[in-house]
Amino acid sequence: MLAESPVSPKVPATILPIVDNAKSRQILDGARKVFLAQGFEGASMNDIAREAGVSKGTLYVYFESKERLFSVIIDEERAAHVEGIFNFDYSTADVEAVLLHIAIEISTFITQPRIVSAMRAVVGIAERMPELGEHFYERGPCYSRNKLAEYLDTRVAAGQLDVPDTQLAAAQFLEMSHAPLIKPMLFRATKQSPSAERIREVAASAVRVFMSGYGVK
Amino acid sequence: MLAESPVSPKVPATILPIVDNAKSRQILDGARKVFLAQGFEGASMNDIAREAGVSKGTLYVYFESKERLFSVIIDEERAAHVEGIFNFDYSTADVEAVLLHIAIEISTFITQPRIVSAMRAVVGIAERMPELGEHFYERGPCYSRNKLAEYLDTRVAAGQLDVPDTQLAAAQFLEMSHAPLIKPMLFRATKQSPSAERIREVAASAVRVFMSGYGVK
Amino acid sequence: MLAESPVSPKVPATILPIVDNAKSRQILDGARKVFLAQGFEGASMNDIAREAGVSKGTLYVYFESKERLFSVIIDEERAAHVEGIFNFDYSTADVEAVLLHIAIEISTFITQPRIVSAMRAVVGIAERMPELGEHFYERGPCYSRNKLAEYLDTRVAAGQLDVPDTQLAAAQFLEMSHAPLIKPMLFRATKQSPSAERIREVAASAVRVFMSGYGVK
Amino acid sequence: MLAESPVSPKVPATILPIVDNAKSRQILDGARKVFLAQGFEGASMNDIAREAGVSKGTLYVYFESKERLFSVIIDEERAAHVEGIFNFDYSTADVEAVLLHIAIEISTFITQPRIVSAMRAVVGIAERMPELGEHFYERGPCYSRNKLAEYLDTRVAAGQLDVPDTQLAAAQFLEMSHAPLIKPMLFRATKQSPSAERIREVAASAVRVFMSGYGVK
DNA sequence: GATGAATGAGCCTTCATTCAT
DNA sequence: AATGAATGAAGGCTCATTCAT
Repeated sequence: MLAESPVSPKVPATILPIVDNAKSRQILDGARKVFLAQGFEGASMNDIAREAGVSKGTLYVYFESKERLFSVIIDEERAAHVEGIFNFDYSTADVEAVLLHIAIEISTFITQPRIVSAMRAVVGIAERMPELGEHFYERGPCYSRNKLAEYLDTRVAAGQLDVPDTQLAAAQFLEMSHAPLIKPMLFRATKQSPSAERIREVAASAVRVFMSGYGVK
Repeated sequence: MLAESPVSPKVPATILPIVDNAKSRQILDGARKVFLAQGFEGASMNDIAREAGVSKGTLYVYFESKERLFSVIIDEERAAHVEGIFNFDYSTADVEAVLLHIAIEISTFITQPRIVSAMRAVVGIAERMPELGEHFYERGPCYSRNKLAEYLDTRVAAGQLDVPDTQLAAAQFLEMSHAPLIKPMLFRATKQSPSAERIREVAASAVRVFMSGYGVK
Repeated sequence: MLAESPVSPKVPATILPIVDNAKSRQILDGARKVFLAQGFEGASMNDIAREAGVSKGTLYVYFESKERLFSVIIDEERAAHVEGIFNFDYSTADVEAVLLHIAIEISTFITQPRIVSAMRAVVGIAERMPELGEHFYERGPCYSRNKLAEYLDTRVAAGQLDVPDTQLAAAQFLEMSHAPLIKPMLFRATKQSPSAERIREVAASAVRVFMSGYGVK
Repeated sequence: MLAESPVSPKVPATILPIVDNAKSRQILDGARKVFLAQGFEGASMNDIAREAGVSKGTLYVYFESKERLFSVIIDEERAAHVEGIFNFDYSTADVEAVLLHIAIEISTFITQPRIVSAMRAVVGIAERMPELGEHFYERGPCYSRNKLAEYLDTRVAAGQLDVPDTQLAAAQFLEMSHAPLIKPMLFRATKQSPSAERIREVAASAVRVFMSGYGVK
């Protein structure tokens, strides 16, 4: 979370927390379990208190409301979501290898049950807590796309790719990579994360199509 | 909805309703407003009754429970979602034109606020009503993908395309076409549907990339 | 029911009905089933209408309220309860035989599931509908006791019995005969009516004890 | 209640409560008033909360449901019902004196308005909560009968009585003693408990008849 | 700081009753 | 006479939040 601060310094006060001592962690861990399993409305502060092993009153010592607690949880999930992925080596010359790596990483991450649950929870509450949804989107999916677009820019500059709109191209690549995998999970048509093999297949196909469309012949 | 009958005629009794008289419509219209605006859990039967202009008791004369009412609303939205799209002319020789048409149609449909709200509501409740989510997915997004895959199969047979996995290719095409547009709406990062021009741009790009990847040279 | 009128002519208007045509019977038959199975509060007018095969509105054409309908049902059960029993031959000289007959008759009647259900329903509602309970008691159990007491009076007059308080003696006899059998049923400790054999045993024992206490040596 | 422990130590967890602090007592006292006055179905948790002087929510902090609260109330009444009675001196040689004492004690207890109300409430709900009825019966009336039967066994063994079936004889004696008194109260034909004098009369008569039937000449 | 008892508004649902047809 | 659509009050219960300790 701290790592991102430079990228976007004006975080709305209602989104990021300060407290982070032991008790606070204890609460967050309990709350995460409950929120991700039940969604925002399905979760009760009672359940959370029980799961965290603290009293209901203590919840309110550390977090001013249920919504605030939820926001913090979600933001942590989003951060984890983003952190793990874009730490690849920009300097690698082999574009296809980089893209394949990214596609596999992102799909593997994003299809974890807890990430899917988080997305479901955010989407489900977005109508009533639009700021939360917006924050999650902009610093989650949107951030990933921006990072990829930046990378594509470097490859265009290097003459390795021919991409008129790198933002759009990045989105196309990411969606081809993971959307076919995560969509049935979002709708609960399956509980199972896809196999590593399946992830690799879909990723490889995405790379192939992407390179046909944007590779320099 | 009729268009689907051949594909999967045995709709589970718990999903599709029979009643469809005037009062029932009045309730459905009120309920749609409330459910799509607030989600399943956020909506209260009180609000729905008020919005529909009937008493709370009357709600239960027509729909046995809140869940049932929600299911009906969602299924109607899903049906609308699907109906409008796949009525194009299979026989057209110009694959690119067909794909462009499909991409525009589907994106235009799917980015309507009410469709986005329905998707949000379904995703949000999918953890607790998995059958609803599964039904929506299979007869909504999944159905569209199947129809497109069928079309691709005909083009492969006609030697116009070279597609190793038409299901995957169909998913890739559809996601490239609409995911970049609907995603920010799903997370409430924007309330605005994209402009027709933007839809056309994204669609055209999707067609271009798709044809590069799968067109026969 | 008519047969009793001479005994207690001032029946409160709220207890006895007038109507008795076909539709009314149809309703009463449905209502009996539901009331005896569910008790007053457990029964719903909806269930009754369904069971009777008429509309809910029709119920109110024939019976002004749920309470009224219940009263009528209960009174019919009470009447049945009483009618069947005291039609023995007063002139029989054999007191023991008469008592045995009475004990068996009354126990057989009173331990029928529907009669037990009726008693449960009446007792259960007596706090809130005291008139109903009182009426049931006075024309049911109390009436039986009076009839038996009258008989005992004749036997005392005939010098066959020596009973200082025939009302009390009648109550003692009746209770010895049926209370041990009906009590577990009332509390739902058993659903089974006692066997004919068991009824006979208990009756015989009651007669024996009674005659020891009140027989002329 | 303690007195019973040796007889049946494994009380089902669903029947006996643990909590017994001040607030819990306050709630129980309020609930008792309402339940005994209105019966299970007639009572509303709203009324109970008002009567107990706590909020509705507090009710559910201490008792998980209306049924549970009712069970506890009823079990307390039953315990009171049983406790007071069978603490007589088994060793007394004078059988008649012991029986008279028992008859008076039990009738005095059982004709208290609150005990009658409890019985009415239990009988009234027995159809829908059979376990409650069964528990009440077996540890209330049934328990008393067993205790008396045990005593009769000792007197038979001592040659003071000649009783072929002590269980039946015990039931006969108890019913003769109290049934004529409690029956009109159960049906609400009277609200008044019988006078001490009347209780004594009925008890004396029961003893007389019982001894005629079972005493050793 | 931490508790957990207490709250009261709100939830979904049921139901006896009414009334226009 | 008979209907069945419609009602609105009331039911049991949950829950986020507060506050005295």
